[in-house]
Amino acid sequence: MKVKKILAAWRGEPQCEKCQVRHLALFSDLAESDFMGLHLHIEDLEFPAGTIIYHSDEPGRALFTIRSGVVKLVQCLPNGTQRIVRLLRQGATLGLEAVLGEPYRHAAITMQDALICRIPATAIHQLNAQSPTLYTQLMRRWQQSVEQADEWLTFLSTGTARARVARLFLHLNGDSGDAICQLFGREDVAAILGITSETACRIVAEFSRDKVINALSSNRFECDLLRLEEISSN
Amino acid sequence: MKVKKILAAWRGEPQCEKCQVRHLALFSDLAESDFMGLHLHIEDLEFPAGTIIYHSDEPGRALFTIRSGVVKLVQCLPNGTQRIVRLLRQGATLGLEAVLGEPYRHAAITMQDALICRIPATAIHQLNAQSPTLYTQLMRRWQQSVEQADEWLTFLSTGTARARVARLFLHLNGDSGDAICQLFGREDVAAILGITSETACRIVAEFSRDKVINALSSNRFECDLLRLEEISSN
DNA sequence: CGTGTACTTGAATTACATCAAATGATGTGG
DNA sequence: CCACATCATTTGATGTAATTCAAGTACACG
Repeated sequence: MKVKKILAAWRGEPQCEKCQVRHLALFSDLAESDFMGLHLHIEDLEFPAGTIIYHSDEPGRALFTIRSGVVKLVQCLPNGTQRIVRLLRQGATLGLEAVLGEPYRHAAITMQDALICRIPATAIHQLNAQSPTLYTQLMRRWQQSVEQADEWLTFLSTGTARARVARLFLHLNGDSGDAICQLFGREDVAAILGITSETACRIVAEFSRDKVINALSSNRFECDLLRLEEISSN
Repeated sequence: MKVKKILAAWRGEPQCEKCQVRHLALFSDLAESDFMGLHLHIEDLEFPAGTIIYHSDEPGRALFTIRSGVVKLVQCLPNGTQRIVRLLRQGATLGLEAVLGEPYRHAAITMQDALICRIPATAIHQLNAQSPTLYTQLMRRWQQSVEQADEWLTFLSTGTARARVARLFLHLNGDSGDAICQLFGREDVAAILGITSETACRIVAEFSRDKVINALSSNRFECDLLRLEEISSN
């Protein structure tokens, strides 16, 4: 088995002022002047799919903002299997624990190639002295985490396997105009929904047969959102 | 069906300086002087069991600290049933959304008679101006919420029903010296674990038969923690 | 003392996990 | 470029666990 290169490529000092996702990100409130003169050591990194950004229990020295790609937060269960407890996308923040000086609580792994900014906890502390609204921004991030965690429980981990898979499609579709979903490997689907990969597989196949979803290419589906809605509430 | 009196009794202005649970609570960091001269309108309230402290989607005007008793946070599911997403005990804070000006995200209901302090969001904003460490305290609360939410998913909502019930006993026992657990109604147990009340009932009965637990009085059990540990990891 | 509510137990059914085997996709070395 | 190894996906057969529906019991309360 060949060991994959799992290191991130360094893309240079980021230009936060010009960041495409700045309006989504932590620093949306900060004035240009807040950045000036500070040696923040923020890094702009490129991660291949499957890279471990950090491990569970590792001391948290930095938090991360996603510029592109999808990241999963994984926790190990008492019996050895693992469960995906959250998915993070463009504009989301991970590793907030670091700001409080705590170790990371999950493993964070990229599911696709991703562009991610690494912000040392010390930078947050410095910036906070300049900008009193940063803490409010951070609290909003925490709130979003709680909200997503609760949704994960009630929406994706409750009810029959059929309903869960249907809700996963709806969740992935989000509020995009089209009805296209990019699914992942069955193993990951299973770890998200708390079912086995075989069950996940069977249900996806069943949806395909019943034309609730329509495979466009590998793991890309066009979805009948109305019927998914209906299935999701059984 | 008779409508119960669900209003809280007002117990007067609280004396935060002398509060038994102050070391657990939000204001543990604040100096005596921070309280002086502020008209904070904090209320000390007494809630009977089963009182709704706030509803889901209600505008959040205050947060609450639990001095005694247990509170459940409940969310309604698409199909109409409801799920308990968290249990809060002495020293815990609920309704943090209020600090951010957001509506409450759950219904909060007392499971026992409870003493609870109501702290208006405005008071937090005032105090924050005095004490810059308060926001850190608030962030820690958010972090605890996320942590508990993740534990709820991986620990109490994963695996067989037997394992979940076992883990619930362990969770309720916490790190108390004794091996005594105070359980709740089967309906609530079911809403916590994502199973039916019949299944919950059967498993509790089975544990009793197998002497893994021993009923002391109504819903009070002495537990064989070692065997519960073992069952919990199947 | 009757009535409503929660709890308990049983039997039938359904949903899911498990085990096993076949197929498909991907990458490697000859 | 092909043969082969490896890994993910798919499908089937079977057993088990949990839900559902139903009936009965215990208990609190007016």
